[in-house]
Amino acid sequence: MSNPQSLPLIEPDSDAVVPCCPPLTERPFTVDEAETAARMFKALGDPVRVRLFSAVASHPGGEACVCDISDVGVSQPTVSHHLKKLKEAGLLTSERRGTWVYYRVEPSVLAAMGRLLTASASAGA
Amino acid sequence: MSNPQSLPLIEPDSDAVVPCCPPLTERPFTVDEAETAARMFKALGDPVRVRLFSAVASHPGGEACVCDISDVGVSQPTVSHHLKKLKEAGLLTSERRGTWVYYRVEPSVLAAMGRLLTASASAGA
DNA sequence: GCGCTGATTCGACAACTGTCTATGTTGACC
DNA sequence: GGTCAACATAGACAGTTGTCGAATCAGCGC
Repeated sequence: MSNPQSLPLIEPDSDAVVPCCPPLTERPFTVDEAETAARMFKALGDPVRVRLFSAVASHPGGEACVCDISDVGVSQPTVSHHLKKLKEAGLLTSERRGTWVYYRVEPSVLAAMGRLLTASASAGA
Repeated sequence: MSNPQSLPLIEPDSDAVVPCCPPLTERPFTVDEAETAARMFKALGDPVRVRLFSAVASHPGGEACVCDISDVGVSQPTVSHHLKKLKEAGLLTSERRGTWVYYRVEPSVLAAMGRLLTASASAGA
């Protein structure tokens, strides 16, 4: 494979979403697709994680320091644990700036999840 | 069904979605909202359930008999168990017709989930 | 360097989840 | 009524998950 000009083009526009899966209604998911999709949904399958994610997503500037959002009724290590899960699922990214760690929403993954569902909804017979 | 006059009016237009929660980016979710949202996401947080749901959603006519979709690599009781979970989460409804039980996608819940995410995605800073 | 604050990692444990086999229920057909 | 097929429920069990306290790591200011 040595065709230097025919690299698979990655869409440069911000609309590009991770090529995860077709809409849920398009066809029965394969095992791999189902595992990918389930991993993303699972990340938002816990109330504490939903609150943390929502707190980050709704924070001015689209990012939030852990200290800004850790008032969700569980201990601080537990907050850290959930943030890690959200990061592993690709929904959040983190960056250390001095003493604090800032978390930020990963829009493309969120968009991919949304398309999975909205396309389904609009296609609902 | 014989009181056609005093039924609480359900919005007849197909756009009506269950009033679950605002978009994830709008504001930090309350505890109740987070639990509602998490319950829905959790339902799609298992690969087998994603495959079952996708199989129903993509089936011609928007519904499928259990026998049509139960080839997902787990035993028949396990399929039944997962379909029950999806039903409890409000994502599917079921109806017995003779020997067979047909499952059907609940579009409003799916649309609610989609709006939760797509509004977020488009609002991504 | 030292202590302080913010955040993650570790180890433990109860609770939940997914899976199975065995059994029950429901309807169709003879 | 008896039998068969489709689906659901019950009980058991291993693996995973959410939670905590304790310990550790990473910067900052003195």
